[in-house]
Amino acid sequence: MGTALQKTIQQLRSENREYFQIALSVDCVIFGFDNNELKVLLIKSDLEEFNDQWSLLGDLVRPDENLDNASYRVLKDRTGLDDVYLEQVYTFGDVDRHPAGRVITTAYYSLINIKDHQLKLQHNELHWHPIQEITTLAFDHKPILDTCLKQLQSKIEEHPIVFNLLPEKFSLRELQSLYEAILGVKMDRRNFRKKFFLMGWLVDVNELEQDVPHRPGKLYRFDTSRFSSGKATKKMAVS
Amino acid sequence: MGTALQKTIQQLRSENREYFQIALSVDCVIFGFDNNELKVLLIKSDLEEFNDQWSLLGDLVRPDENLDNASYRVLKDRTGLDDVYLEQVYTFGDVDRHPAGRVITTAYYSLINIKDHQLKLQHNELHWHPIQEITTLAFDHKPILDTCLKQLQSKIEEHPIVFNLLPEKFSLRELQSLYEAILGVKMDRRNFRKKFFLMGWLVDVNELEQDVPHRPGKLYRFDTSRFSSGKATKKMAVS
DNA sequence: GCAAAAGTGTTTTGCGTACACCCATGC
DNA sequence: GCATGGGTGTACGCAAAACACTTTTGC
Repeated sequence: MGTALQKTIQQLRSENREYFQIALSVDCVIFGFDNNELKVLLIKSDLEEFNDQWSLLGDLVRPDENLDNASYRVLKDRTGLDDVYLEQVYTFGDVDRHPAGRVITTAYYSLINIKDHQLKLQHNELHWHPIQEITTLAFDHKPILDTCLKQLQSKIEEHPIVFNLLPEKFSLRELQSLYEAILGVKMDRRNFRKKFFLMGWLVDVNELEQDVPHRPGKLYRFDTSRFSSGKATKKMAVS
Repeated sequence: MGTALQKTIQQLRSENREYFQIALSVDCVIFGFDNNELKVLLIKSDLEEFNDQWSLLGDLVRPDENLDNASYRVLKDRTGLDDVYLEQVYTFGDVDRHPAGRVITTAYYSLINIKDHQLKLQHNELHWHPIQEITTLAFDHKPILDTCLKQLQSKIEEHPIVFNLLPEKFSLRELQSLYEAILGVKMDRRNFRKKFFLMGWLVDVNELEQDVPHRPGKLYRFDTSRFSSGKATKKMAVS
């Protein structure tokens, strides 16, 4: 805020309520990876305007919580998970973006290992949707999703965050499929493996895949010890 | 917003005003380039809590304008300029970020050619500050500035937006000084020239610098015809 | 033994980087 | 003529990209 804000707010509070008819929400694009597809967790909209359309998970921001906390709360309430990877992307504030009134929303995306919380979805109208199959969503949630996906795509090029979408132990094939699913491209297997080993992000856990109808691959885990608080020590190009 | 928003908003409106005590603002980091330095346009804060501190230019968002419009309005009102380059960066929503109440702010940065509007600043308490010299600002404006600068740095690596900071015609020396000022690094002159010519962003206008105490350099302008709506047709690495 | 995916190296190419000398102009 | 920055080309190193065959396992 620039000049005379204190005065401005006090004036507004007493003189009219105009400025306080704006509500603020957060919307979470919750990404998961399953069956070699990138998926998003959606909920059935119960607004008449959007009957039978799917929408992102969101809620109004409470006066006593900051934006990040609001997103964490939405995730915790809906998936039961805390300790998830969460990143703010963009704030959407078009005047007519919400039919019920002026609601400005800040979009976050989140990366979740689907298998970690499959059990907790049963009593909700929640479903995982492959991003390829999502053509329309309630509100302006489709452009919000697109924006978050783009951000994710550019983020994984340099930062080791995709591991949040995978189980603790994974094969290089799974990791590559994940990159291919997010970026929408095919990659060369040998170059992919080479690059990841060079980066030193992976630790060989000396185990093999189980129950695969072909030669089992080795399993790896993400080397968390090389990264402080989930951030890469150096920028490294991935794809 | 996820489920039952209409109901939620109506409930909130009638039951209590709690959720409508959040105000929303925009704050603009207005960058300019002058004297081989990157500068930011700041205004003297008139809040007692921040006496004699500088702050970004911002204002509350009105109920009938979207976020981008609010930023444009702030810029127009303060600098007289419209048709400026503007980009949303991040939304800051900490509960205690503003002493006068709960105010969530969306940060934008803007790129301006300082010479275009020097005349319009006289009646305001506005000044251009070299970013190097800014150590503290009112509110949380210093981290906001830092965030915007980082975003700008990463943006110019791939997108031809710095031309908004330069006059229509400029020398390669000026362009390179600008990149160096934004990124905070020294660059090799020959490599810099080579890369820019390869990119094809520049058009030789067949003029030379005037009034320089040495051999005058050629002047160029940005080749707008190769870009639609200010965006690069391809991503190209700059530095 | 056959299907299916794992695992492995080399070559080529383009790009970034480092680096030094002559040129044009103003004073 | 001298100081100042303008203008130019080459060589090296690295990293990305292209590319094919052998190995292991389940059935």
